[in-house]
Amino acid sequence: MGRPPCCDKIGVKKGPWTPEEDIILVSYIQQHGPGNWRAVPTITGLLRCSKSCRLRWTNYLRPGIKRGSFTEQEEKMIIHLQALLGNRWAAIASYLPQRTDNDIKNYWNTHLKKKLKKIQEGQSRDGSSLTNPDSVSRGQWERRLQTDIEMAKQALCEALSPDLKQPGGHQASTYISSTENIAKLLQGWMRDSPKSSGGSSILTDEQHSHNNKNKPKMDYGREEKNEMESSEAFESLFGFESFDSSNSDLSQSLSPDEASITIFQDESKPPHSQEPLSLLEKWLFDEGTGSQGKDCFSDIKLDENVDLF
DNA sequence: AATTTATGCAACCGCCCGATC
DNA sequence: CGATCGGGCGGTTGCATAAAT
Repeated sequence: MGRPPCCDKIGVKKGPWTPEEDIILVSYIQQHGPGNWRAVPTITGLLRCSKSCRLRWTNYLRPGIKRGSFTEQEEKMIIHLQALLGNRWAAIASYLPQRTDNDIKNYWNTHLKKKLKKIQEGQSRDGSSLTNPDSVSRGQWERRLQTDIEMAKQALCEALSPDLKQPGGHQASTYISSTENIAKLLQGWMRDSPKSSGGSSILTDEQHSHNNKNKPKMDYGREEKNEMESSEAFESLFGFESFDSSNSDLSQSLSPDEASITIFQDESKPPHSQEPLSLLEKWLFDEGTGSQGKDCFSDIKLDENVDLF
């Protein structure tokens, strides 16, 4: 026979996660590692469905998640990958390991769709003929492919070299561990609460604004009675000194799944692009590849990768 | 200042596929 | 070999906040 049911859905809590639940979940994962989600509610006593636990971990608590606004480069990469892969957000997210598929999906739906619409409206107003995908010459296709590979290479390069600084030079500071995620959320929440007026110097602007935005949504605001216990419990569990070591350990010991960058796997076969890309392509080509400089995969040749498709 | 509308995003839902029994 | 489950994925919803009126 099969396995017992995942969760009976009776007495399963829904809605925003509280800091306490986050702490319990992170604490469990620190001990047992991610996986075996079915056992999580039972072992931790969380009144959550296993799916909910997994989702919370992968979308919010997982180490290495970059939060806050997307950089222009990320934006272009998403647009390009979306044109290439369609709405396969998990595949797209694999090129941006520090972003979750949910994040990318949300960003696409809320920002990029509109942006593209505008661009395409402008395109049709200009009277420029829309590119028929079928008529894209082989040369153009190969050029696009080469760009895709360059972008993927860079994403992989950045993912594998956390110390590598982006042109902006401040990216590394935005990579934080799961424990840091929660600790800072908690601290930000506490400091941003109506009672407190002091600045939260420990937070970056991104994180700060994020905390401001999510404070009530996270439902943390309704857990005031526990705020001190939570943060104290949390700090005792994951003191900041331990973050650095545990963080690097964690990120380095990530399973291939977690740290994976699936470059041109089977699932990433380029579907026939349905989207006219002439202006868009120009935009992407101009800035996406022009200023990237030499990357650590510069020895990878297009010809070698074509076989992968 | 009060109300309405738009926006952003965390979380849920339902489906699919591979694994397990 | 079929039934069932776990995990992953994409689409959608619900709600808090921001912006507009």
